[in-house]
Amino acid sequence: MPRKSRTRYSILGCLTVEPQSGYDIKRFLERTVAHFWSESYGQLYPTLGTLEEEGLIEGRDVPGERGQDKRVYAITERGREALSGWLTEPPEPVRPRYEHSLKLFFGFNVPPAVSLGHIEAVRKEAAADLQAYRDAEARLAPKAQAEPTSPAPYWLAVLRGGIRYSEMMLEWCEETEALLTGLPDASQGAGAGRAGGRGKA
Amino acid sequence: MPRKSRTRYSILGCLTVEPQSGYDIKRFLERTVAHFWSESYGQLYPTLGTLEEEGLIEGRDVPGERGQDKRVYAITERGREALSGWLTEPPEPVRPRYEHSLKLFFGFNVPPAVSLGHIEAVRKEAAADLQAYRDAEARLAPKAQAEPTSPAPYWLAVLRGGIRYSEMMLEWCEETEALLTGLPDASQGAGAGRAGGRGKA
DNA sequence: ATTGCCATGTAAGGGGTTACATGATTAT
DNA sequence: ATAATCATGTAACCCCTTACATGGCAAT
Repeated sequence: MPRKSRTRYSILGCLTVEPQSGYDIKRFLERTVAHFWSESYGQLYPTLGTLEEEGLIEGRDVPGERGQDKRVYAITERGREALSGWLTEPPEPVRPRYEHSLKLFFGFNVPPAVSLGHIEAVRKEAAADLQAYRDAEARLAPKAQAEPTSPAPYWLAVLRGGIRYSEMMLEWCEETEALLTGLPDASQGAGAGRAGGRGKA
Repeated sequence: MPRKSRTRYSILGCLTVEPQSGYDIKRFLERTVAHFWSESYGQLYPTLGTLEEEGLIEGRDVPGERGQDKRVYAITERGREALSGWLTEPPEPVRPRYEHSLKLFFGFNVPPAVSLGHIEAVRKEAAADLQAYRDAEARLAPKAQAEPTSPAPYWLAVLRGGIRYSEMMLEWCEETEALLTGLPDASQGAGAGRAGGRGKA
């Protein structure tokens, strides 16, 4: 048994912002929390059906802005209760699998240039993210000050985390590039890489 | 179709350090990369069988230190090639799902004390992690200096990332506690939380 | 005796992604 | 025409976790 689905709650959360269709929810998530959360249609639409059956959300057909119908869902009182319950439970410690870190951990099996190349990609991504986050911060920070009962303070807190994370990654990339640059190629020569191979990180 | 399995490569990577049994690999991962990678027995043992069939590893039965047999696997030349190939490919951008961030993002639906409680837990965890990382750093840093062809420099790079991450989290927790402390309870009262609910983070 | 560690597995089952299918509208 | 966006879904597939099963040895 894998962990319980959290798609239900991400949907409920989105619907506390405003009533939305499945398509709207996907776009909302992509515009706001894409860097730490995402939902696929394959999860989204079936879950919307389940939530409606359970009475946690209510859908109604609304003529779309371009002639096409859309099914817009609103959260119900029971839905709010379910969401509150989940939000109140302590977050389960996620044990993520960072492919990037794993590749670096085993990087001594390939020339240092390989790891350096990957880090350069990470650095560029962090720099781009940071720029985007800073732009968003400029828009969100005033609102968080002016409207303390809106979602804005919470969204700003999450955003500040993204900013700090990106800044930290930029610094770490520079440090690591310095650490790996000039390192001999430990992957060449049979068994050469295993000198002092024991140890504890 | 989900993403391709990376269990194969984490096993191969472990076996470049030294020949190990399935049980050894599990313990090795837990002692070294637990905070960003893990394998369950349910994945580990079947994958060991597959890798051996494919000729990427070779197992042999070894009498255990306490009378019991263990099956110790060593990576083959073809295994090294497969690992190198994977290590060289650019890491796929992982889109992790941070339950903690999502709960904070929707935290305006519950009293601020709830989010503050979660953040306090995160802070404690980060502090404990940081202590453990610093201890490990004290052991690993000299080795990384002294043995540049060993895995140590790479393991130190990863470890430095953990240290920077934990430090960053500690700072972010303090900042966020300041931001959320004293915030009015936006979750009370029907519809009160939806003032100014539009926006872009 | 019983707990704990060493050691190897299997079974079940859900969560989530990817790819496919469909179709309307709008812009180039 | 053709591409892009809006919009809703289904099908396949598998990765991974959890839980269970088994058993030997060591220590209390």
